[in-house]
Amino acid sequence: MSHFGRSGPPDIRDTFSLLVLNITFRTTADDLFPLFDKYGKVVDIFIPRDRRTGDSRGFAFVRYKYAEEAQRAVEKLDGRNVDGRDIMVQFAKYGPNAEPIQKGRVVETFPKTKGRPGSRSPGRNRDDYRGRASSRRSRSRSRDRYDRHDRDRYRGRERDYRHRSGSHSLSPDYSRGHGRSRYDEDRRRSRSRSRSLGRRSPSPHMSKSPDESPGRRRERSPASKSISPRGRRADSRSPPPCNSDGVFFSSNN
DNA sequence: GTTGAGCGTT
Repeated sequence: MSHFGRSGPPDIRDTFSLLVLNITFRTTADDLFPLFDKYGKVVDIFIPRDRRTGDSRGFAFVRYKYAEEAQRAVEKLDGRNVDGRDIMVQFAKYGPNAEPIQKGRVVETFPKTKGRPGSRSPGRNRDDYRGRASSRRSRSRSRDRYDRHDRDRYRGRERDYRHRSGSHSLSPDYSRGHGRSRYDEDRRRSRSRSRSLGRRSPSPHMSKSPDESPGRRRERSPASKSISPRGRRADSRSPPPCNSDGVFFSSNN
């Protein structure tokens, strides 16, 4: 029972979802399971993680089989100190399908036969309750700075974020002890991106050489235009040869 | 090795 959420929704039809807030970013489903399982039958535990970084968002969803057990867990585990932080357990107000649910009761996703008359008007809710919060995913302004930044860099480019870990399965020891792997792969793939193709200037405006930097550009002010292009280079710091970096002679590997 | 209001995936 350690693979919660890894295979998607198992069998939620009459389960009751509990929202666990204020958990540490290192707390995993395996850590919450023994806690919640003591108060009832836990069907599934899911911790939303960041798509890119893969780190926990700080909250989890615990699905119970019976509402009475879920209610009990809320009363027992709510405010309980987990991993150094007081968690907040409460019934989920919204289902996995972004639908309003009552008392954490998950309205199972209807069969492919969407033709369920009287079920609900398509294009209705969904955005209705989302409207209460413009910034839906904006959980941390501290992270927003790099979220937006990162998103601009990988806009429409990243999609196999999960494949990187798909090769090797996660070890049981993936508790908070080794929860640091997210940082490694994060900066690892970020660094390889820079050194992957050496220099890549897809945009014309990016083709400006380092000499165009503000500090260096001052020397090239109109008053110094009398200096010949070559003299300028000789006068300034001589740029390293391109071939020295192996850019042009980049024989694969 | 970071952050801290909130509602979710194969």
